[in-house]
Amino acid sequence: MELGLRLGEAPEKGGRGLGLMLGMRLVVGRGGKGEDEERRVEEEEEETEEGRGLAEAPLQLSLLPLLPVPPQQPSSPQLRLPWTTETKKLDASMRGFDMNHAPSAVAADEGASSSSSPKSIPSSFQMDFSAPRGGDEPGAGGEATAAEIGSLRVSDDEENGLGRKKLRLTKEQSAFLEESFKEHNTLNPKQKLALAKQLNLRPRQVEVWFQNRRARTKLKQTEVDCEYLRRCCQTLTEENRRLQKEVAELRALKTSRPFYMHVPATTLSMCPACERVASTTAIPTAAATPSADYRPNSFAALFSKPVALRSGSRTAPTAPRLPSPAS
DNA sequence: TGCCCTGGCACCATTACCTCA
DNA sequence: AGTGAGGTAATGGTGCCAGGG
Repeated sequence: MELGLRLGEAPEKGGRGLGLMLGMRLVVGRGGKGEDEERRVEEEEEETEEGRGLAEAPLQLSLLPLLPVPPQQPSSPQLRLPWTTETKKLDASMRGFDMNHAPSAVAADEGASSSSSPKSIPSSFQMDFSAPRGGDEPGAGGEATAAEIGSLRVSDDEENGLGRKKLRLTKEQSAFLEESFKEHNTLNPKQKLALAKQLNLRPRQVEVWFQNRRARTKLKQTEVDCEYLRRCCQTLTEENRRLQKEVAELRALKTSRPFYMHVPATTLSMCPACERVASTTAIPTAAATPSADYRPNSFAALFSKPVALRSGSRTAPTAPRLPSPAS
């Protein structure tokens, strides 16, 4: 039985940062109900890899199907991802749901963001929240009117640096950003600007949204990975327990049957070089193993070794790195 | 060609605001 | 009405990289 668990870096768009990659390899050299299922899982995973030479390919978890996927169509048909060829001018009504700032602010911010560090951008967006907001969700009835947008200004608190106000993106904005994120989880400056313009947000806000979105994705992925590892550990613990029990039974059998040569052909043997247990070895008969030092004690030596859960990083060759999709 | 500086960007940890039960 | 938890926008720090002097 051989197990490889590998936690490593996954290639990531742009080649920056760390992605979490989980690799698992479970090979049990004997028949068994539970392990058959495990092996089936492994084989199914390999089939999906479409012939990339995957004897050692790790099973990579993909979070995407597990993440809540918003409806495919943006809530506003006028919205198009800025980098698609069919980008259309934002409908005037689309601008209505914005609650952040006047379009002029966007233009001003574009200039600022292209010429200076994001850190130099004044903190947060600037609008007047001094009046109590009527609706919780601007997109759900609380949309900022043109008058409200026009009233946007730097609040006194903001100017004095006393606390920060926080906007909630409208459903439309969030949905559109989500769509964009599905296309690209990072943005180049052009995309960022286009998106900001289209959503009537500041480029910095778009940037922050993507940043937070990536963080959420990573967090979810980590949770999924942890859960998967936990289950793997659980399964393997049970399997190990079962095998230990079987070993004990075989030991008992051995003591009761001294003629070891009568052991069936499925006898386990160990490769002296790599110390791996294999079940495919020929029947250990005197003819097959004429060596004088072949002794029944070899089995005892074998069985004295606990069934090891090998670390994949030590024994299993590293799976080929996938080419970066960004390249 | 190597070094330094700067701008831009991404990631991370954290804060602070907002909503909801 | 008050409150705690959870979600998330926003901030500040840091490191990496590319381009220019």
